[in-house]
Amino acid sequence: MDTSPATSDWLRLDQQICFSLNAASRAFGSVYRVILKDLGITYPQYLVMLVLWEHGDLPVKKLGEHLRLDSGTLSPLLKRLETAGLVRRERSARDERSVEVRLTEEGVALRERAERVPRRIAAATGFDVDEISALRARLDELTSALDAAVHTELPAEHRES
Amino acid sequence: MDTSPATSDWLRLDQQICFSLNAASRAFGSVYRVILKDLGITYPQYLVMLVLWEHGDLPVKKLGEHLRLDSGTLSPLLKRLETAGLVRRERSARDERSVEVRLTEEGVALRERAERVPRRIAAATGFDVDEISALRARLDELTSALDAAVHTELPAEHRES
DNA sequence: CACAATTCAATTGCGCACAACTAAATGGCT
DNA sequence: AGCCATTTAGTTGTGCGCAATTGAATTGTG
Repeated sequence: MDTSPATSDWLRLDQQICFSLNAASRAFGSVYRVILKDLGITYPQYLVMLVLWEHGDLPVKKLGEHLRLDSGTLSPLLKRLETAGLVRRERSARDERSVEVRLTEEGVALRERAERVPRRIAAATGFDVDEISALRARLDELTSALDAAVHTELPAEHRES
Repeated sequence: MDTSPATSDWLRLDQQICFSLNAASRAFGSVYRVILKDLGITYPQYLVMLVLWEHGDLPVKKLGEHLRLDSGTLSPLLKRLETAGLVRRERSARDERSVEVRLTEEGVALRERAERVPRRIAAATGFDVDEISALRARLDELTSALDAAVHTELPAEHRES
């Protein structure tokens, strides 16, 4: 058709970036799975703990904003963290819609054991701090561009079956 | 304790790279979700189709090697593609353990409609070809390093509860 | 040939991600 | 005050990813 030379090359290129991204993300998952086994939590649960350690107790909503996750993901995850004794959930007194997620003493205590995790991860990547920063910056650009694309270019064809 | 200066900075840095990776991967997912809606398949299903379009009919095993996925993921996914009429699964005659995944005519035909996808994705990223290649190369390095780490450094503590 | 080890796909079970929906509480508006 | 839109969590349903197990077929070895 009116497309550029080798159309099948495009089908390959495209796979490259997103597939590579995906593969890297899953490879990280494997490493975290092993390292976090000691702590008895999964990687997404670890992310929640990181946010709570950094910002203190937060309502589910705020937690979701930090992590780009909604209640459909967070509700069951937080329930598991509560079962594990790391977190408590209490309906806010001043706004009954909101649920405050609070660290228990065990949750706070876990931080100490978690502090060795980042270095082990960094070691596993074999990248130095600057390389990691550069890559991270690039990925964040990408994410921004993609987010923008979802909300601008694409809704053009919102109307269909 | 005996750790370096700002321990909590490490807890942040670490989140950066993997979280950024994760976020980018999910952002891609959103874009693909919208673009692939026309084709009636998900992104992982699209990846399977890409491999089949490029390499022709393949046993599940080979498919898994290309995609780094095992039968636990592929079996149900392929069943859905079969239900959608894009693929057939037939036990190999020469090795009854193996299942050949074959494109149906519809599966082959879908390729034409898929050929516009990569350009739309590329446009959504806002990156040019060189930038994408560079990033991809970096991510593949990272994946290799992480894979190696899982199989060398970590099995040291294979023995536990 | 017989038997053990390996290979391959499928299944089960768990957790995450996300869309769509529900239910309750809140805030704004008349 | 009364009503309605919005906000906030939770629930349901679907699909992916992975560990662990199962069962059948194949290969290797004595």
